[in-house]
Amino acid sequence: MSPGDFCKISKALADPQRRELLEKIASGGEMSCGALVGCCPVSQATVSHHLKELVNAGLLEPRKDGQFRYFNFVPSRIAAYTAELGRRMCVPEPVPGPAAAEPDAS
Amino acid sequence: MSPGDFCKISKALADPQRRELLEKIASGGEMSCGALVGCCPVSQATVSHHLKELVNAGLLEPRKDGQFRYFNFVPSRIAAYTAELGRRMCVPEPVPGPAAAEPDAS
DNA sequence: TCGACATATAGATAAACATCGATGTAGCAG
DNA sequence: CTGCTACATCGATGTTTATCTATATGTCGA
Repeated sequence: MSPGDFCKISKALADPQRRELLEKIASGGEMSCGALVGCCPVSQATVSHHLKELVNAGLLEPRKDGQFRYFNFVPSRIAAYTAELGRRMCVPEPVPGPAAAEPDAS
Repeated sequence: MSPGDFCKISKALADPQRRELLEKIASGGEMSCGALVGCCPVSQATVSHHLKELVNAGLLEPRKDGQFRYFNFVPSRIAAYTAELGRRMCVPEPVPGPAAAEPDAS
């Protein structure tokens, strides 16, 4: 995972409103923009903006269906983030050899 | 972990310069402000500001020694953060790390 | 085609933030 | 006491960001 991606995800998680949107989708499954607007104290435009950021961070995946756009949570993205965090912060010397395994694409 | 703490940590990790400072201390062990200024492309005032934020997020602990102030990484704080992230996002965690499994009350 | 609905985008605004130079504060050495 | 070093704080500045209202785009039903 690139530093840019890591930064994007950290930023996406750093706003309380955006984090709550993500949590709602993570726990409630696929949701539309309108459904999220209905249970959040911010305007439709703001929800749309936050969803865009979450998609841009790779934490959500949009699915279009007629007039609606449904958003799905991407758990592997969170897993990759926490793994990268552990790699950056916990392991003092993770590179003993030339061909170390790097189990992620992105 | 309170939502406020979670937000503080996310924000602390979201700035690239601040994240690099944290990584340096995490991998290099206890470091002073001056040592960090010596290997970063920002001013002493900015480094001091970032260290304050990292301490405020609970990711660093300061130790005073004469004229110097040394900063120690707090791995359990990162562990608590990733645990909370998994809890909030309903993600099965890979494995509990070597530091702390469930430091619930922090 | 027309109108109603769902979502995205544009433009504006206020707040938060990263950064700097300058200065304040505290400890050490002479 | 005096000067030096290490660090924190102050005030300013440019940038990012969260939010809004208004409007545009796209889709469905009649």
